[in-house]
Amino acid sequence: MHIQYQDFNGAAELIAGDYREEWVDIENVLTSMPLHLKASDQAKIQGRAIFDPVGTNQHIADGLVPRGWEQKIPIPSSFKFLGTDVDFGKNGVVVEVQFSNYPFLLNNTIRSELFHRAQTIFHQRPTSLIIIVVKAGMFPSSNSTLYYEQAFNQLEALSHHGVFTVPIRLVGLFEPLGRVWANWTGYTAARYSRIVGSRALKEFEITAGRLGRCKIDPI
Amino acid sequence: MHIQYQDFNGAAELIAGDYREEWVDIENVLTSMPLHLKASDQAKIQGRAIFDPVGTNQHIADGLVPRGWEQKIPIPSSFKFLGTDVDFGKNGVVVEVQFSNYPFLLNNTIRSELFHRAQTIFHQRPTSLIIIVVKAGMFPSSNSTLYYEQAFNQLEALSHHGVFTVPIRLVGLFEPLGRVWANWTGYTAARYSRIVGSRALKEFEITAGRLGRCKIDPI
DNA sequence: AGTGTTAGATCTACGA
DNA sequence: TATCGTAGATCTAACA
Repeated sequence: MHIQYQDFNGAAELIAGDYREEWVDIENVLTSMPLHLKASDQAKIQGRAIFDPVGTNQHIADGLVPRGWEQKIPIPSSFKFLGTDVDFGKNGVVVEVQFSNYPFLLNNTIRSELFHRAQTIFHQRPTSLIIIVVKAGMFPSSNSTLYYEQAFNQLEALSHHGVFTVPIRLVGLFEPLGRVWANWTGYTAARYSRIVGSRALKEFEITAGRLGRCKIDPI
Repeated sequence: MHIQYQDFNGAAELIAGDYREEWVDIENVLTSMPLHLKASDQAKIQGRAIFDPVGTNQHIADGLVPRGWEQKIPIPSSFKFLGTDVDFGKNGVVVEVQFSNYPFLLNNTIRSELFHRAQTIFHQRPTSLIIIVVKAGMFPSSNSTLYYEQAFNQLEALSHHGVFTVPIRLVGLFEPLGRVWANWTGYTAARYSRIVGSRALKEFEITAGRLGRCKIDPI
């Protein structure tokens, strides 16, 4: 997929410096990933293609883990009220991939802020940089799932007000309009299942909708 | 129901001063409310009584609106990326009732922080005090729904680190162990429906479980 | 009438 | 094996 990103609190400088290799890992995994789609089970749009968070998450994990990223790293017990684990970590870089509902953006951001202030170690070094990966607003998706433009606006407002100081790179997953080969996956249940029933590369056409939201149709 | 609360950033002093009447409204509504229960539709615990967010939300709205609280007050367009509205407001006091998943706590808290810093007016006066109402951890509930003890720990950690400065009173809804008459509601669908099919006061027994979580059984 | 968005509801997945 | 809690998935409700 294509990516766009925005840096907060000096993330760009950190990545240009000590964390270049960690960024390259992420960039390689994301830009070599095909768009993943699945069938919606929402009333009135049953069967229509929507962004597939299960497939996308799986693909990212399959890419990062062999590159030395630790997955689901436990949160220390002193911070257990902030959750059980962070998605990925390597050398003080924490990655959160977030396709769930929009409030997770501020949850992930603020708990990361505390991990940073407390110098919590997730992998080798104290938390120094957070990379948050989200999908673009262009994709038809489950309602209320977080999207890049929304996350961007929220983080920008927060950082202007100095609410958080941890360096964050917010990464958005995009796809150009037009024809695209996407990974179309059927799961063993219409909702929630992570068990692949069928998976195949299939061609779709992405066309612009009214505003930023697009339509995705099989060719 | 019984309530417990915890104050952050001077909320107690504000309530003892200018906002006594607004607090009395909320206290009266919450303490005169019966426990609301519904049937779970979760696999393996189908039909078991769980905390009913729909009924509880409805009861609170029915109590606050006649007391002069404005409901679903629109967020000004300059902050539209923070959402569409806040639950209730009166004279600069904003109430958020939150029974959805846990990340909404930090979403509601941090967006309230921005409303406070920007002196956003929701009802007559600039946002001066936030009251967040949640259920206690004792109740069987839908998975991952926010609970008081979790919210308490998160807000405490945040305020210790100075991440937010807006005065907040966090209010938890509790029920003593033993027999209780609760509002048992059947909705027109097993999930999501807000249309009451049947509603009746019914007696339940609340017994202590392993840790804080309790069991609730019909008598 | 159909679209789009947030809010709220609430499930399954998974590991301790 | 069953329980519990968070993470993630993803729906319906309601309103602009």
